[in-house]
Amino acid sequence: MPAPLSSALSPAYAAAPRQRRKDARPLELLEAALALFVEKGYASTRSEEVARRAGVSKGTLYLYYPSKEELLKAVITHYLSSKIAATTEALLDAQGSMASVLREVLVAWWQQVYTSPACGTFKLVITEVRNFPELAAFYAREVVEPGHALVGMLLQRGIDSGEFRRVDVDSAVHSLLLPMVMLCTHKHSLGACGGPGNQGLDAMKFIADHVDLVLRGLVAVPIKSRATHRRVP
Amino acid sequence: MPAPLSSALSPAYAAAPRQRRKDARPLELLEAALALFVEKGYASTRSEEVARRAGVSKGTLYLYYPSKEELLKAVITHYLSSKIAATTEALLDAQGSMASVLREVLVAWWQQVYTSPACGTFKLVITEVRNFPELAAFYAREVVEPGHALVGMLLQRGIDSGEFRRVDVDSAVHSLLLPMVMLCTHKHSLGACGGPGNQGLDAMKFIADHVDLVLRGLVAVPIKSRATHRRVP
DNA sequence: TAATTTACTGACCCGTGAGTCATTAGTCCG
DNA sequence: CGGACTAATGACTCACGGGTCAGTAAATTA
Repeated sequence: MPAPLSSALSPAYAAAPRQRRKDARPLELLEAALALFVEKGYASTRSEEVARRAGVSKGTLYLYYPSKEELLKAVITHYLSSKIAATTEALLDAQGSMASVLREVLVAWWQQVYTSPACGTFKLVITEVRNFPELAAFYAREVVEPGHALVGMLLQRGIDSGEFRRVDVDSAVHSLLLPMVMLCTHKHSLGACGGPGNQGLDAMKFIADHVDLVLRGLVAVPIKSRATHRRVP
Repeated sequence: MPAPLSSALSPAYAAAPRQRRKDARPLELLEAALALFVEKGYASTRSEEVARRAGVSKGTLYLYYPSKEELLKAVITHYLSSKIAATTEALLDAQGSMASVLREVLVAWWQQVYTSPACGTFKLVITEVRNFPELAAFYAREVVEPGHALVGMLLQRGIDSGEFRRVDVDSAVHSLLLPMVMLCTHKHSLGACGGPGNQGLDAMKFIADHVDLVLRGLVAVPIKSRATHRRVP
């Protein structure tokens, strides 16, 4: 396998032209498309740009994806599916109180998502979902509902055991998750516009702080003095 | 390909053609442009569509705004300015503990924003800010920084007085506000795609629940039983 | 090396939409 | 009523970009 002289700089595989790499193309095109769709939006991105960034010509792009719209769908399903797969198994080995499970799992999962390319799919889905209704069904079924149900279930367990106050579970789930989604979205909108006050926040720290803050609002007894668990009838 | 649903229904000033209404046009064009830009995105919206929705022809649109880009800027500055003006005075008459001030002001302000047309500007700014860098500066200076500073100041006061724990103020501000912004964004993306589980949440209730939850996480001493649920099953 | 296959290219086609402008018609006097 | 003024129109232009395909060259086989 001939090592492609990686220009290694962020985008553009560039360098060697007319290389034949049939199996690497699809993924490279998806990467290029994700980056550009997230940055400029689907409609403002020229298919030629996607091709150039992936190091091929426009004709090659249409060799692998039949249309720009199919390319968009492929981008979203690819990057979401990879995250979905990784999510379910993240929950298998968690043990302990609901607060500690939630803290461990949510912080680790979101910190990982935030730093991955898939992070951009949130902005992409938000901006394009109304123009491509099939996306709405897919995203709701594969991402929103499973994620909401999972966190909701953990919260409900904590409530049933008396660890958490009897809050509205749906509201609490949103209180936990919406800032995370917003953070990922922000990373690719205002946060990407070099300027003062735009990207001043440390995302990793915020994720940890936020989960902690909300959990403190949820527990029935202030965390400091939680040596013994008081059961609620 | 997305079939435009009856354009004659909700919007469309329609009716009398060729009426001369020089002073009503600019605002009506802004309203039409906001609705369409938020729904379909700036690039996917045809300037002719904006004109039709405002009940005029394309030529008339260009009589009042020199270009599509200027129209976008006018939309954003108009709808944000109106909210900015209303914001500062909302704080003048608030009194009491920081928790109660924050609860009153944040809940009232966000509930009002959520139900107003200006709500859509969040999605619009998020999606377009990278394509129009001047927007970034304007939005950061006029919206993000004042809002953040305001809430941050109130939190800091609460910390100094001992009412709140010594949390990281920046993180806490984001914990309070990011879900609100996300909620407004959601209203115009997934929330607008008729489907199960997409718009199941009651926004008014969530805003109140969320502020309450975060404030409970902030206070140094747990809040005594406050009947938060005024829900009738 | 020559013949064959096929990944890849980029000039080209053509529908679309931003922006223009000569024309039309409301409105306001005199 | 008639003339002047100007808000409003929509047919038109033209640059742009999605999608195509005849041709090119890298690999592969003989």
